Amino acid sequence: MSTEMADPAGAKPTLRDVALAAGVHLATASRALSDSKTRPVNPRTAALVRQAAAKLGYVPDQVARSLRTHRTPAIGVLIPDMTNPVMPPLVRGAEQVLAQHGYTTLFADTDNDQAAETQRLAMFLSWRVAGLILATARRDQPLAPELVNSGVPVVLMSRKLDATPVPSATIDESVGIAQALDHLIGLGHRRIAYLGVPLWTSAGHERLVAFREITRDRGLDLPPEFAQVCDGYSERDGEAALAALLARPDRPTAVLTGNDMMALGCYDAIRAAGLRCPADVSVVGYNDMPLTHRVDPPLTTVRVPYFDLGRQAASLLVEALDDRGSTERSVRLTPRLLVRDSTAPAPT
Amino acid sequence: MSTEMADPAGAKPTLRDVALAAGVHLATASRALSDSKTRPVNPRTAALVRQAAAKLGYVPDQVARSLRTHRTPAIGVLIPDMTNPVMPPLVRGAEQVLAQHGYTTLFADTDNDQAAETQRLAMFLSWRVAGLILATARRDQPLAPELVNSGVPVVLMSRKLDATPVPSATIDESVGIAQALDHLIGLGHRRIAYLGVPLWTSAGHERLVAFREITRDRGLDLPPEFAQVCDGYSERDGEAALAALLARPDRPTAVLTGNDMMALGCYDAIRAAGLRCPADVSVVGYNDMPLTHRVDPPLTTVRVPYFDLGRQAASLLVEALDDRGSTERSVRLTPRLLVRDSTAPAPT
DNA sequence: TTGAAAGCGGTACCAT
DNA sequence: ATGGTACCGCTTTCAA
Repeated sequence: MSTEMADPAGAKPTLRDVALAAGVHLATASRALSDSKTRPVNPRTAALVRQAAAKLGYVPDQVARSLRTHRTPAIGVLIPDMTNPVMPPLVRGAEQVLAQHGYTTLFADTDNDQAAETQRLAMFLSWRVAGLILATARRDQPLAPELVNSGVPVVLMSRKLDATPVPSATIDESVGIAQALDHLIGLGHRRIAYLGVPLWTSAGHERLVAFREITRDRGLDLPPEFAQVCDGYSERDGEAALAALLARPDRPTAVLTGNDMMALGCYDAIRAAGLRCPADVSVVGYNDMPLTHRVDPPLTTVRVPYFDLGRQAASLLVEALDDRGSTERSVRLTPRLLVRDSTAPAPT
Repeated sequence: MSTEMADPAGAKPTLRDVALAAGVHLATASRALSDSKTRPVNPRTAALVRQAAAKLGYVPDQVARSLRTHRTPAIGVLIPDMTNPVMPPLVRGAEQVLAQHGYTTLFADTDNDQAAETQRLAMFLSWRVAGLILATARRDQPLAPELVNSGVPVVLMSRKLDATPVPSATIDESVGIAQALDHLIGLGHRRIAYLGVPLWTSAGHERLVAFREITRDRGLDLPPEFAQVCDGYSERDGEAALAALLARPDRPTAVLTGNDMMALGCYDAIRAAGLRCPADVSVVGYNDMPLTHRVDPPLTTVRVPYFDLGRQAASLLVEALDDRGSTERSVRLTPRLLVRDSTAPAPT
């Protein structure tokens, strides 16, 4: 009952249509539109075909192509929660280089939920993605079995696993912590506390370990409670943790936190204790999320190159996909302390 | 030269393998694994097949399925810039309901670049996406021709077009502006300025129009310069614009901005003019981006339900895809003023 | 250089 | 309820 229309919407022209219009064989049309390098095609014929394709508005069907070639130029990207301010630049960077290399980005926000992650992973695998970029990995949790024996190349973004060596793009947390600590020590602080983010990410774990190691290296003799891990990532978590520490007679004169939100919570705890930041207590955050330069006082924090990290993660994957022989390597970027006004010389 | 392996990585089992293992015909296996509603399948047989599929770790090939069915359960989402704080919740909301309905989200960040947008669009179209969600639309720019005669359903997210009626999920900007204005008027302000975001988005345009209409309605007699549009979206844009206004003898006692960054820039202009916010000049932002509650003073701003907007945009599209007869409708959500401390009674 | 034809992994129609 | 089979749109080997 449907009327046959020439050009308009309804039925997309196929390669067959193009070949017909150009007066050549289907196979010839295919070759003309693909890599002219590998397949010999008469330039005149090729021009004819391309012309016909343009006139018909031919768009090659990637689905058909993928089925035939067994290559799906698509990469799945799994994000735990886009609301986390570190994620957008990560995704942006990754998508940028993926697109640059002709890959389509399949995106999913798992909301930190295991079931959601499994479902999205199944979708991606069903699409026969060429690779996966995971920002959802947890230290102690090995890659899903269906993932490992799917044989799909995986790159971890901003995360690592404890046991399994999987290629990853991460930052050197110890550098960030060291810079923050040395800054504070340089200001005369000796009683420095660390309020960490939860340990189920490699970043959280490494920051805590780095804090312990470096304070020891620098000869700081800290009570064990000065290095602690909070239950969550929020202002309230930071506030509660610092409040307890400030109640001690040997209260810290400076505090370093695992993220910026917790640092801002520390502002509240300091104020609640009748103290001031930075005069009485210095605060250093982590991540340099947007607007931390506008809070009161502007937050000294560790800036992490998340956009680059996203680019690197994607590059790693693309590289592995191109070269068959590329040793699966990882990359590690360096953060940098951004000194603003939440840190000051230790009170005398 | 490759060894044939039973289960391990290398070659994925196909439906044929499953059928063989289950001792049934390929077609039967297909039916057993698909909707048992439409096709009659013996429960015992179905169980056998599913068992075999599970044992082999069979994952249906979505590519093959799409080629055959001409249905690609994937939706392309085009974002102008994930760095814009309104975008993450939008994308998160959209992906969530898309996944809920079995759609894979193809994601692209166009970096506000026309060429990038064209390239990504071509990719998506080549994948034969079932639909598109665009957060990149510009008021004055009609949908790309290749898009319109591709016949792919489109939903605009947080944006609209001037001329073409395209289904969209947006917010009622006039409500947001009205609430902000009435709040200020209620505080006794009469000289209220508006510093808008650029006009190439429908939101930017509607906010400006709403400001003009509502101030007229409320009987405010404002100099035309009191309603103006800035070149960009940054703190500096807001600062510069307000600085000029504050130099006037009839300077505004309150300012409403098109986004939060510009509002924060206004803080700077006010301070630079030797005035205080909110004592001398009240400021109202727009969007309620993260941390606006922590700046000094905490910003009064219009909170926009971006997460819901993303969900609605996706719902609209899914709906249109399911029902063939769904009138292509749009949805309009309502923002709400969040009163914090950057607004105070007008100075006497 | 081009034509012919097989077939990727499924689905769905037809017959049994 | 199940088996047989054409075919979706394209790439690629093989012949001509």
